[in-house]
Amino acid sequence: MRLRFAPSPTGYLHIGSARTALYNWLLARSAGGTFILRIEDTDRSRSTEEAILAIMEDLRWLGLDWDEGPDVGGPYGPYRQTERMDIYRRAAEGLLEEGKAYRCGCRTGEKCRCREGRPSEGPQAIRFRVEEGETAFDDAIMGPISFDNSSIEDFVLLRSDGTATYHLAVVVDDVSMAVTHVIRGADHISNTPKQILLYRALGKEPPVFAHMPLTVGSDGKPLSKRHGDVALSRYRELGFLPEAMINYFALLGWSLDDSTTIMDRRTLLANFSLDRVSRNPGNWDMNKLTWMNGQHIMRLDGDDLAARLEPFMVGAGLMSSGDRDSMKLLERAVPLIRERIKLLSEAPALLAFLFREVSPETSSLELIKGEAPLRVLEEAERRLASLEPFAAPLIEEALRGMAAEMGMKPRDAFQPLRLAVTGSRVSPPLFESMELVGKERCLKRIRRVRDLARELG
RNA sequence: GGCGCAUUAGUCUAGUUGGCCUAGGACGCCGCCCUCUCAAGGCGGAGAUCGCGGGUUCGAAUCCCGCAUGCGCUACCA
Repeated sequence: MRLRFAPSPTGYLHIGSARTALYNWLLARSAGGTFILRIEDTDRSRSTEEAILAIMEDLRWLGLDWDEGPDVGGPYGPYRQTERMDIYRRAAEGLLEEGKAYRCGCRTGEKCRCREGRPSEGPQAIRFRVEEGETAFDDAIMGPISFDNSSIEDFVLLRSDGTATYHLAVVVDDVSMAVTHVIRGADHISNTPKQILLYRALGKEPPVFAHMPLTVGSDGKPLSKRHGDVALSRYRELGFLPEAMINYFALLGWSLDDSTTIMDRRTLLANFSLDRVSRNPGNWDMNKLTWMNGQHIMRLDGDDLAARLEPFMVGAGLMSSGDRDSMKLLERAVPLIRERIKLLSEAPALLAFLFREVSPETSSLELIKGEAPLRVLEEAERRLASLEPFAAPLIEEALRGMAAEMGMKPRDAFQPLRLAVTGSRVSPPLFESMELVGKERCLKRIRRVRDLARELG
């Protein structure tokens, strides 16, 4: 079984394309087949080298590895269409000789007699001769589909400048690369009969075609920039995990059963099959993706999560790359936030108080106004000062005891302390946070806010 | 216009050969519980006459026909 992903490098990797890549990869890998990366850069004016690199990086990030491709080579190369132009030309000329194609120099849309062997003047393109009849195929996802050939025009194979069109290039490539299964977007359904005709003209059997439903925006329209982010790389920047992206992609148009939602790569590989792919277009739902990302974050083990968080902490200026002490602190803090973040990018804001000094957010100053908060701050400072070791369970014991003795509700007693230690009314759990901040810094922050509370009256 | 494909709650879907579906799960939404904040978690709730209209059948989300809507293709773009 040989499958390929064939992006055209005209820009970033689109999330829709990434999903197509995933389905191809899943089928190839789950069947022990071969996965090929082929670059469709026949549109020279729009294709760039940077885009090729970016697409490969995105695929690697998702964990979709390929056995053959432009960078790793392979027995069926080259894997870039611009390097295969002579192959296409030979194929077109072969068809010409067999009378299955003809030269035509007419402008598009113009009715012409070239088909009958009376080519017009000017630069000549090579057109495929579509014979009468019906072209049908059994789509692995959509089921049986058929077209009357009268609805298919004689399409161009080779442009008058000698370059191949998409139809010629894909078919020739898929034939010469021995591709057995083509999974692609449903927007290609109408292209399929042309390509099947080409396969037959070349004396080859068409591969298995599987057209997957398109991904659309929340309004049901094709996904575009105005729906939000469509570049896969943006999702990495936003703090999404590749595990979550893959899980979400997989479930957007496929299901394992009636209830399994969170799945890892292994489960996907063990269960993926074309016959459980849905036929309806799927709406891209950021909400669900984000929830799913949170689920995958919770399932990561601590050191792994810390490592993935590092670039975001560095980016926020909270630590420098590779700093051992900071990493240790981060690793200790991970259990406090793993259930509190849905995106990796949310961590810096939640953990900033561990890495730099803080002052209470101005919008929460009312928490320390009045007599009770002031007494809490004073009393907590006293009790914590003598605490040894400065560990969360002991801190909790001390502070709960304090609240009880003072006749205060835990909430009322702890919120002023939270504001003092973390600078915010929302934070990771207080006692554990205090332990990580450390005794000295904790006391310093409490004293400072105690003084502030006195000023506020 | 022609051709093709699709159509289960706001969203993703289960439903493979018609009866166990008084349509299951998940996101989101609402409420309660837990609780040091925020989350996470637990429990419960609202939300779908299975696009519409005809058939076939004792019985249809599941089969047939028509219609509507959406999307795709109809390029010397991919």
